[in-house]
Amino acid sequence: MGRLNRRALLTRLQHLGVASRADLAKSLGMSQPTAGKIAEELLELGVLEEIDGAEPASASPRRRVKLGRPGRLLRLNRTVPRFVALQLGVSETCISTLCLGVSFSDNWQHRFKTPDSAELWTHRLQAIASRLPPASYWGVLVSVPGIVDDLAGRVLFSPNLHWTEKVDVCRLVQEVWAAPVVLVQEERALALGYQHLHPQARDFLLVDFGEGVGASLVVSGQLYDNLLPICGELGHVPVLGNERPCGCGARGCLETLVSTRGLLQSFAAAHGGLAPTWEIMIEKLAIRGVEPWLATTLDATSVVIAGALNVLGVRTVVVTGSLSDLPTAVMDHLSSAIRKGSIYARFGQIDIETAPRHRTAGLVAAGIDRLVVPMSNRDPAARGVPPSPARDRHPDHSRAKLSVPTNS
Amino acid sequence: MGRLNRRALLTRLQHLGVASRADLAKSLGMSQPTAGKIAEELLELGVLEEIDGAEPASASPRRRVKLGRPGRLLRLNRTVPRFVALQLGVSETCISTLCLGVSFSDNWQHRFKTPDSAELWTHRLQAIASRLPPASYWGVLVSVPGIVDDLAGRVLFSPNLHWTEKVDVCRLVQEVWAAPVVLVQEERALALGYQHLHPQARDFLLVDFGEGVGASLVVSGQLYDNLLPICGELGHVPVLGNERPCGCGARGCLETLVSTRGLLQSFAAAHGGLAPTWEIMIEKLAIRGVEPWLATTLDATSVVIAGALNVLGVRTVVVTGSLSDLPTAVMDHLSSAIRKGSIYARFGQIDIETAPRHRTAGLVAAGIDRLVVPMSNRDPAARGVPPSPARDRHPDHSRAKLSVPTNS
DNA sequence: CACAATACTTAATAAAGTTACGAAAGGGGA
DNA sequence: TCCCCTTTCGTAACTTTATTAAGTATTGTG
Repeated sequence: MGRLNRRALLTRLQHLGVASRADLAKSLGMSQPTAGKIAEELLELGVLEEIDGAEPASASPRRRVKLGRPGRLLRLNRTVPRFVALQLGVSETCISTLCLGVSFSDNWQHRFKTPDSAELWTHRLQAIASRLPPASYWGVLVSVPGIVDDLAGRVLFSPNLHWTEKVDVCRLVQEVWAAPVVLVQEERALALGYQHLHPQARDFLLVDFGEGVGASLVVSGQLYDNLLPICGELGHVPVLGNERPCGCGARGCLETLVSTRGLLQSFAAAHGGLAPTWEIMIEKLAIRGVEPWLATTLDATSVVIAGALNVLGVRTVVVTGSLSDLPTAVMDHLSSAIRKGSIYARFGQIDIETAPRHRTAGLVAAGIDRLVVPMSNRDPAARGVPPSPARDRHPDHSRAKLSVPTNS
Repeated sequence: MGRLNRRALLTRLQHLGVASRADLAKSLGMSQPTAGKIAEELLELGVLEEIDGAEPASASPRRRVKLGRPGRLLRLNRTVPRFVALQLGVSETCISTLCLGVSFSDNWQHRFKTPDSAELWTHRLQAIASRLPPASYWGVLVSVPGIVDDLAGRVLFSPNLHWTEKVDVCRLVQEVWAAPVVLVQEERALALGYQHLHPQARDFLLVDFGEGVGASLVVSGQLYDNLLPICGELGHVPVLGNERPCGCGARGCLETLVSTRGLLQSFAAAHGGLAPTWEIMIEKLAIRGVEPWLATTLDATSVVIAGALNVLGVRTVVVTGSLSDLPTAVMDHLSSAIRKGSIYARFGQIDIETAPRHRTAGLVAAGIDRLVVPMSNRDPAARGVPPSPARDRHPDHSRAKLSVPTNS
């Protein structure tokens, strides 16, 4: 069937959680036969599964007595783990096997401190792989910080984890698991994860604060993408007057102020002491409130975020990561500063909220997107997944097949 | 035929200028019959015209002697004016009638000083309309500054032309010309115009400096769009430390520094005199170079632009408007500052260029887009099942086959 | 004037979607 | 229990759109 409709159906089912063929058809506005055929195909492939368990009454409390033939409920397969998820964090690497129908909160099965070299890292992976159930996976999903060329599968630039730039991460992983590898920029995974849990959020900017600072954008329910493998790099916008050196090679990046390390450094500088731990800083801030150094930092952050909102035309900001650990006064200050700088706030409302990170959900969404129902078969290694006829995506204006249907 | 292919063909022809059916088919990667049928249809509607004049030899100098049957060349209709173009500027209103195949540079047939009220404005329009050839136009294309809800056809917010917010500009225009009205945000028109003249530019951020400051983004050859009627509002990003009041109601907007008025004001402040004219300031700057106040302003501007580049993942900046009037040292300073703040410059190249404004070309592009080959997917429930779109249950797609107001 | 090369058209075919209709699977009332 | 109602789901026939293949038209070249 058409890739587009197949994608749409799968995405919708991902959001609905559980639905019958008829539900899907209605909610997508496509005909029942079409939805039925797609569902059939995906069942065949093991992407979906049919559940006949009595529908929990609580799931549809307001629904009156159901007339007619009850639908056969479908959901994304939750019985067979299809993916290996890998979070390559600056300080920690986490691993888990995941089904397509992912559980909601992150729950890593294995984790270890990220070493400084590719060899050691692969070694640790190997050890863990041997302890995983021997299965043939559809793919390995890797969340990485920094700038990723996700088509080519290369880390181009990673200010906080430089060794990943020099090696072919995909190949390293494939030495451990012989399966297609999908690299996903950390913040993109987070945005997809947030979207998975909040299907009604169709336009938002997700900003993540942690060891680095990055953002990711969803417009009209679609992750903003670009041919250039760079996107949402809020952390490396310069702040006038700031001269701290950044891992990216420049001076004055926002990240040097609002990353966890940057905040600790500022705190220490303001109080003439050594850098405290994160917990101690939180404690002290809870007492002292938003001190001038912090206010300055937050204002700089807000300007960058407001700038992004003004340029992008988005009115919802989702903040994840370390900033939500801090006393509420901090987020309050930031929020009001963002509103002050955002032009939409002059005649509309800006929503700013904090949310936990949902990396695994995002990784699975990315994996489904790239491996299960790819728009274009840009992954030559794809095996055991739906056969999708060849078609180039952006063949540089030469032999683009813009026609939507057909081909086989 | 499919809207998508029809759009693609028209856009391509717009870029190529003149092409045969076979050229179009080849360049779009679609089959000749398809291209032929679409071309036929568009000829019928009067969108295209066939030219049989001898092809200028200079057009394809390197091309060796052409064998075979020569193609029948097509281009966008240039004989019948189909649109009225209207530039509602802060200080001046310009008017012209335009064909689909637009001439390249702006060439307004009528112009008058924009009055302070809707009544006076309509009155002037009426006077001009009576002097235009009586024809039935396909639409009136209006370039407006400020924030425009182009679907609803309302000006939501116009810091430098407040009276347009309170009136229904579309209705005003329709009282003069009984035709569909398309409102286009000024910078969007400029971006479309630039794209028309540089078809190879597929990703860029166009920043326009004038009485206001705004930007517009093209990604993958597509004007960035958003459900929120706001986009590219670079001018209203706050600059820390700046306290000048802005027409938008806030303080410290970038626009208060780099608009023509802002620059003049800063110049006057730096030299303790009255505000000079634009020409005098240029003259003096040519002698004195980039003075500290100007450097500060440019740095602030560069940070905002670099921020946009980092977030959007774009590596090309097109600057139009007043800033290119200033001595070259000014653009040089700005360019190098943008590069310094842009993360892509760490491992790639940032292109920054200045360009003249091409408003009419952009307006026509927008008009074609909205009136001649509409997507008709412009409904709030745009859920994206485009291929062979499942007709919505709510049959509000009455204008599905609208195409072009049939006359002739 | 045949022949090669290119442009365009027509006809048959394929893919993906649609509507239409009928069988399956319950619930509720006689 | 039987019958009717409602809804789900599958199959068949039709529609739209684009493709491939084959045929016709129009030029330059030997």
